[in-house]
Amino acid sequence: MTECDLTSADSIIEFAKKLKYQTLRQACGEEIEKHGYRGKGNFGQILEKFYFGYEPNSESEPDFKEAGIELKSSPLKILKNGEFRSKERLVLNIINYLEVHKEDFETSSFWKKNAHLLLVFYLHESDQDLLDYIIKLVDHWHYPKEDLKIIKQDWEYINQKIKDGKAHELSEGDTFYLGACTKGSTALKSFRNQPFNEKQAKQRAYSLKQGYVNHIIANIAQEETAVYGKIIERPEILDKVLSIEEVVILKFHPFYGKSAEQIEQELGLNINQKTKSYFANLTNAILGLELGQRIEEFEKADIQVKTIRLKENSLPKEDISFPTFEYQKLIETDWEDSDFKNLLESKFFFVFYQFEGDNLILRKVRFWNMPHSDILEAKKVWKKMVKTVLNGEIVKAITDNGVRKTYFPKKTENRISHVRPHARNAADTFDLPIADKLTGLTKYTKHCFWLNASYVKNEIYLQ
DNA sequence: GCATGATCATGC
DNA sequence: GCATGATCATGC
Repeated sequence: MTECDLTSADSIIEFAKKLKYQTLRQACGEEIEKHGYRGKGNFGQILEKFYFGYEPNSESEPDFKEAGIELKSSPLKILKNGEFRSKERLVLNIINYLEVHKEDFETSSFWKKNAHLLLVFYLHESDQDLLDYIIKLVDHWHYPKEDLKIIKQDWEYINQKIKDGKAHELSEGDTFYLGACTKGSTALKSFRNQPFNEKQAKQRAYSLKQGYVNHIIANIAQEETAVYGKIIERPEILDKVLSIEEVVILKFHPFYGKSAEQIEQELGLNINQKTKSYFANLTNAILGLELGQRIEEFEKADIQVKTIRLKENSLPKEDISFPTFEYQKLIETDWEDSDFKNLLESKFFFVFYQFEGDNLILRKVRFWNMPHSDILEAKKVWKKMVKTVLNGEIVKAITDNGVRKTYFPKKTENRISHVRPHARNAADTFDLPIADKLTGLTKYTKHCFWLNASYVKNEIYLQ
């Protein structure tokens, strides 16, 4: 018996908040036993069935139909400083390619279902039964109006791509807060027909980006420690023809062709050129932020900001590095769930400076995400890397001066990406799941995937 | 001059 | 102690 009026939003929210600091076992243990629970189902299903006492609804209506509330549960991780972060993106309803192209945002299946969310965040512990996860945060969520404008633009971008017969080329990096993420990852059956192209498209769902969920969490937990600044102070600007991309690019335009030093002067800044965050500070200042503020819109959209210094021939001075990978994790994770794919599917913001002698001149900025066909090409690098580790064939040879030649994917083998060391020194290692056949090594220098400088020049800077 | 492997510097 | 951006060394 629920002590909750399932037709009243207030009643539902109030009842849900009683879950705080409890586990599912504590909150609905008896109910679960009565129904002969066998460990099947996910956190959300158990919550619906055994706490709220209803069977999951049809796909097109919100879970609590009369109250217009959609229930979502999602895992948290905890940082060293004790703050909560979302463990992943928040997956919403599946995109029905055959229907959505007929919809408008305001009457869309997405908006009907997800306008008002009830969120239950629990602390995920990999060694625990999900019945024992502790629920940390519970609250409902209405999108602030400035967020909603961006979400609507995102929704429309996704819809346009479907109308253009490009559902199979959708990518999370296409959009800002609302993404189109893959769902039903591994199975071949997760392919769907699309209305304007014979090619089948991977099944995808609307999702809130991990960064956006982090902001929801910070809001609910009311423990915002960082100082944020907004690029778009008056959301009305997005009612004009302007997208957030256009707003940002317009802010940079006046500084094209100027040196970093000139820009500093014109903005009346006094920042230390030696500091590591020099270019980040410059970028923030151009966007109108105070020193030390973090860019709210970029964080919500999981945008990777990369400042590139081009040589006089327009080739980036360096390849672009990504975080190091653990060999063990690499081989036990599918491509669909891999960190590398996740990275390549995110949105990037490139700021290009070019050397003129010792001066760095701002050339241009660009929002970018990797085209679908290139992601498939970069996947080959990942695949080869996995195979190399699985085979235990790491070191090809050792030169006279002790330098190791490896079997890792090289820059010359792939247009887009390669693998190179990224470590403190040779002793800075991760474990190898399979010992190297030649040397017997069971640990190896930390490596990461890199974007080739030539790719950045040809496919991002010159485009 | 570039590809590849190795390492450094800084900031949290 | 570690992540990240940056740079160095060697050999072809």
